[in-house]
Amino acid sequence: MSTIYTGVNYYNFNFYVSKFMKTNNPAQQAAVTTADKVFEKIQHAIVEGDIPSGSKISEPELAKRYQISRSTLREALNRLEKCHLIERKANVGSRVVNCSIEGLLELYITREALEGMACRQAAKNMSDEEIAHMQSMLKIHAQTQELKDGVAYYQEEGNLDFHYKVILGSHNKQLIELICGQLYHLVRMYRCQFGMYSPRASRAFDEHSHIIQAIADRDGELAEMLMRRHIAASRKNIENKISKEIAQKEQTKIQLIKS
Amino acid sequence: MSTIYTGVNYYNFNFYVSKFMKTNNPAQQAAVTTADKVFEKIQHAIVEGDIPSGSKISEPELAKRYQISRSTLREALNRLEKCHLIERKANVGSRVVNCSIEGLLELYITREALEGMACRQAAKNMSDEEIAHMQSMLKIHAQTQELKDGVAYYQEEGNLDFHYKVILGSHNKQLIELICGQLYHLVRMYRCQFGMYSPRASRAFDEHSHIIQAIADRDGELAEMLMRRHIAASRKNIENKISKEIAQKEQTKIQLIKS
DNA sequence: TTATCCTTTATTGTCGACAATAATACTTAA
DNA sequence: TTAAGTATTATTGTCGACAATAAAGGATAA
Repeated sequence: MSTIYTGVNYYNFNFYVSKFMKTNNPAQQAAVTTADKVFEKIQHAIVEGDIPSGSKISEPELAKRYQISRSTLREALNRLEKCHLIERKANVGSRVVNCSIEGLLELYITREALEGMACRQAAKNMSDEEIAHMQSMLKIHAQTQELKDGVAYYQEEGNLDFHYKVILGSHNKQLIELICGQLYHLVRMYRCQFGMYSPRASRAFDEHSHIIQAIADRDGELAEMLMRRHIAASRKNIENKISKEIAQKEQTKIQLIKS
Repeated sequence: MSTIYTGVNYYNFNFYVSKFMKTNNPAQQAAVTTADKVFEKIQHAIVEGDIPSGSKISEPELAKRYQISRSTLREALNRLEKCHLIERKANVGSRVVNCSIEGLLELYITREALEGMACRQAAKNMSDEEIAHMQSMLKIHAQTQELKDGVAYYQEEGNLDFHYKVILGSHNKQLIELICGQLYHLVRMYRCQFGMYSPRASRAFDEHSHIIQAIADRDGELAEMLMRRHIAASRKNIENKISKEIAQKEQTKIQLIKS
């Protein structure tokens, strides 16, 4: 599978997102200890697929590669497990999570539930200043989009920025921790590995506008509904793309058999 | 704050729930390693308040108490952090989470979102056999309720049983892991520490029936709505109780001033 | 007396070694 | 030749000791 926007530099994009996460993700505090730093490095490697999904993790090998002891590595592995990037079995070992289509769709379902509710709470709990700030942010994104039309990662920046602001706006620590601290690492992993960069740029922008409007109107019910549709639309978009790809492969097979 | 049903033996209840969790919680696999066993013990202690909420955790002290090394204890602490029972700061240490009213309400909001969605997915994905099994389960609960009317923990057993079955019925690993593996430990902790045992026994039973009916009808939209109302009702019930308690305290203060 | 700086002390983070478990390869018997 | 059982090997779990960091207490100067 390849990216939609062919002009995008893959590594620049991930570098940007990584920088963005560090400075903007409130659920991930600064890495002070070496275990933290190694955690971030491995996280990066897993998200980008440098350590392939589904592969077994060898503690001695990784410890050697990052020049740390196994204890410290295990500390890092615990954090990775916390954000669902690896899975551990007692006396057997760790594996990087398997990126499957089912897993991706399950992730979207979960996001729909959590971010929908976060959006409802944001409509209830965001301060007027926060809302004003979001509105001005969206205006900047609109201009940026006009200037750099079609360049995906500016749009992606806007997309991440928007979703984070809404989640934080819920003022609900539980939701913030679950979504920003845990789910979004997986979201990024799927984006990188399946190469799907929000292929609905302009429509997504409109949807963002409407959601902010609902929040500004303090209409929590509408805000939740719009956010859920926004995420569900992405999910359905992927479902379509997948089924098309499958159909295309079938077609190729048939042609091969014929010829 | 005290329990609603005064006849209930507090410790028996928790013993039962603990046994139930071990055998029925699919997100928590059998404890084979000593770190796992200690994790379960400390988890138990935190949930029941033996280690008070908000208190600082001393690694050397706990390691000595459970007769294990600090490394093993730290492994256990990592699991506790994973299910949000303790919070860690680099170079400072761990604290048991603080049970606050805000935290409880935030937890209910999160449950409403996640279990609502799980219920919708259950209506879509549960097999006919699973649904039939749930219906028969509810019948048993109805009889038990008639026999042991007013005895809370049988009802609570039914309550837990019901919610677990629905969540598992979603067939969504992400949702199951988040709710059963993480949130429900916190839920139990709040139940123990605030002493609130679903004080809406008979009404809750009716609500369960309606939810199962919606699932059996494969009406995901209705099923989600009913589950959300079911949880929201519990939340509002608590909000009312809290505000009443506050009002009562104010009243007492006024009387004290007068006299 | 108070505030700041330094020293001391306790706690957390990291390390390498050993023990226990699981996977692998090999041997033996049917 | 295959299957079962056993021995070997590699990996994970656990331990105690040391290093680094932060909190606590005391000393000095304003």
